[in-house]
Amino acid sequence: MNDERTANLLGALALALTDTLTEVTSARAERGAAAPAALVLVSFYPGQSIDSLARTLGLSHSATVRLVDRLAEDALLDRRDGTDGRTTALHLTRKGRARADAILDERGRALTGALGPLSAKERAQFSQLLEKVLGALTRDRQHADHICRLCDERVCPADDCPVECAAVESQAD
Amino acid sequence: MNDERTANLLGALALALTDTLTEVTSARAERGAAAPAALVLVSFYPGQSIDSLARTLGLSHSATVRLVDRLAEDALLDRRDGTDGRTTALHLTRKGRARADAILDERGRALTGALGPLSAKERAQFSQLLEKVLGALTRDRQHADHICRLCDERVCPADDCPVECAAVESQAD
DNA sequence: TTTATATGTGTGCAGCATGCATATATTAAA
DNA sequence: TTTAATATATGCATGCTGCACACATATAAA
Repeated sequence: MNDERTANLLGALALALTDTLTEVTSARAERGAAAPAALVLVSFYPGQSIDSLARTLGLSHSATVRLVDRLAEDALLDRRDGTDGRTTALHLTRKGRARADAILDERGRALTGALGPLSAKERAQFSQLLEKVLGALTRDRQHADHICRLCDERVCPADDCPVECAAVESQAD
Repeated sequence: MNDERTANLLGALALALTDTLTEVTSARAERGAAAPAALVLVSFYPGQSIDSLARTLGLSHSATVRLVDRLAEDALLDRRDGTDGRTTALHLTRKGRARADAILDERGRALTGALGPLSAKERAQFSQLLEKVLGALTRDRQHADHICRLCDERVCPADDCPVECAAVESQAD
């Protein structure tokens, strides 16, 4: 087989899907490219600090402060006092939670639709191949969090996530 | 099997790969997110107009004019007279061609690396699955061009590209 | 042929997200 | 107690984007 062609197809699919996902998720949080991921992350990990969020998003600290400003302005998110006097604890409002759920639903719908042409057997095959590729791609804990920044942990729990597993293994070093 | 989990894995992989690809390709043309695709497109389709490029990139006309300005400023690209008195024919300079090749090489390297953990048999399977999903995802001619905006047509010729085939079929309507 | 419409390119302008450098406050370490 | 590290916030400049508009050229209609 022609590996280079397979690689190219993979690149095209990644690009096409990311285009679609960016479109549907950004429509629910029109505050820049990172806004949807921010809502999803605070939804699954409430009480998180701005710094932690910045690292997971892969944004600078100041950019994340501004992003939080914008989301708070839209009443999607609250700044509360953290345990530490320096840190801020981020929490979604009711509206923010609804928005995060909508983002995950739209994303799930688009991705499930992409699997449409595959039979049940093919999906099972595809799943195994995706797991292998994803696991090998993961460099460390922070990279893992970044990769999974838009993941729906309701349907893909961390305990059998290939990215999470690879991150844990990398920490053994 | 759990389709929702498979869908989620697909989304994570798309995001992870696009992150990496954006990083490596943008490093070779630091003129915004669309710059690498612009170089690749003009490389494979020289003489193209700004308007045609804008549609394929999915940018507004004015944004594309500015992008061409920037690439021309870096001596990567030339504006020449088109057949039509209105149109501009875009051509890469020697430097621009080298840059486009480097972009494709880096992208290919990253993608081939991602296939690393798969056996020859698995890659063949993966390729077939990718083809099915990609084909079904393609809406029309313009969408096809957009999906393939970073594709390496040296290793993935249009005559057996699933995206291209889907586009041709869609035109029959 | 003249007029009206469509197409392609370029520019002024404002909006928005980003990073860097810096200021301030709080905690931890020497 | 002094010093260093951590967390947040802000001023500022930069860069990419789209909209509205102006202008030139080509095509169609009258």
